[in-house]
Amino acid sequence: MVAILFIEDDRAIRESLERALTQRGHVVTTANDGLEGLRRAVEDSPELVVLDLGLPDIDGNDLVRMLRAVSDVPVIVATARDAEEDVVRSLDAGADDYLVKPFSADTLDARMRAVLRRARGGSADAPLVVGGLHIDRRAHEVTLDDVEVTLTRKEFELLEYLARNVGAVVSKRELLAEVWDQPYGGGERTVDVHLSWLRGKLGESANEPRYLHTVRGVGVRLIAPN
Amino acid sequence: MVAILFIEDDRAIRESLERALTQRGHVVTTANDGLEGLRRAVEDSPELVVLDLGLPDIDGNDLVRMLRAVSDVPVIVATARDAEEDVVRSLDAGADDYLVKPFSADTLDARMRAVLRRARGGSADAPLVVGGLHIDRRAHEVTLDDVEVTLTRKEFELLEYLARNVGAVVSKRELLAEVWDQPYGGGERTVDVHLSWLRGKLGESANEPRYLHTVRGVGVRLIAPN
DNA sequence: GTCAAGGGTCAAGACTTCGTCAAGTTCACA
DNA sequence: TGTGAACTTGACGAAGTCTTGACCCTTGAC
Repeated sequence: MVAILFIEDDRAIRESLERALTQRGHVVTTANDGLEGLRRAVEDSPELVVLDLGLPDIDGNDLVRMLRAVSDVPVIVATARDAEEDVVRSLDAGADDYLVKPFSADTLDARMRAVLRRARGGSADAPLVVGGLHIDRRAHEVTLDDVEVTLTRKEFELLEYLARNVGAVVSKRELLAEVWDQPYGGGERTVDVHLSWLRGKLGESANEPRYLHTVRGVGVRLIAPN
Repeated sequence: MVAILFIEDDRAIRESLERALTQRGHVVTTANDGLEGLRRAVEDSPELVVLDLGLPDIDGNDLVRMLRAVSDVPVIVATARDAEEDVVRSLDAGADDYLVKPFSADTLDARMRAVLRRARGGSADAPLVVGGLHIDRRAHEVTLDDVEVTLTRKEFELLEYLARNVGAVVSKRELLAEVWDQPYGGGERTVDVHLSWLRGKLGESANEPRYLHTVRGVGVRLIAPN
């Protein structure tokens, strides 16, 4: 379910991949030369551009540079096997990944996912830092004073949510709604238990809190110890 | 207590959420199409806009852009599950967060808090200042002349209510209704006791008041000492 | 001066909330 | 499909918080 712009001059390839991608639920627009591609990239603001390096009107690498100049949309370049050395230059120009022709729709789909995962992570997944606590959302990794802390999924999500709202008291209700996707109360003990585990792994207790402070009757908050 | 503009064309959803949000103490205005929404956003200057992406008259993303053009009010977009791909674009267009329908009032409430918290420290949680008294609603923390004062939940809520109505005499009736959610009198001693505790923690007594002044037969008021 | 009403404080105990445990269930992966 | 890790749930004790009624003091009316 991704809006893709596919710039490719070979009509057979274009149509077959357009069909395959559409079938997978993506929204595909196509362009058969570089200028049209550039125009559509601006007008349609796609989430991803797939670009053939061997276009008739514009050098592929130049096009990558132009795309980069007008937006930060991720770009995957496709190249014929006998032009593989071009790939390095287009990656330098700012492409995010490349594919060697011929490639299957499956391969493209997988690469797309990977690229989008990385791209979306851009600013939204910037690491969170609270005191000696580093939360790397991309790698799903937490370190406390440079020592890795192994967290389970829920523990991580809980900590992440608290870190995103660092300093603020967050109610259990809110945590249930946001971390547990459980909008209708109940199960508040679950939050307590996870908090307890989290405290254990962060080397603190409820009586001697450093990062995780309970505000009785209100919620919890994460703060950097003084 | 947040002033919300809710733009939604489905009457059932609009009315049920309006009710739920009002019940939570928010002030809600509604609009059933994009144009009216835009007008109200300008006229009423709400603190938050919740916007359905599938409006009949204007494309949701365009509306987000227009809202962004006329004010910096935070915007949460709501979308049907089968239109989730629109979300990325509306976030690009400047929306602050999104919700997938159907969502509960709890979820919306939580997201609102989070968004407001992020947007300029959160207008809903803006600190209250009365003389040397600082009430940080976000952190649920009170300082008096830069010294932290530890308050229980009710004490905090009581002080917060008085601070929101600084200078005004507030009756016990009103306090019972607003702070204790007990609209039909009774238990007025409870208010007295809490006021007494509050005075103790603020380092004053009923005879030598500084912030909390009793007005016999009427109520109490919070004022900054001269 | 006396009295009634309102307000302040105290102490007891009812009631909440939280942290932890242990048992049960679900989930993911081999 | 079996197994272990992860998660949920209810129980329980401990601690904290709130409510209540009693008692006393202050205030203002008569």
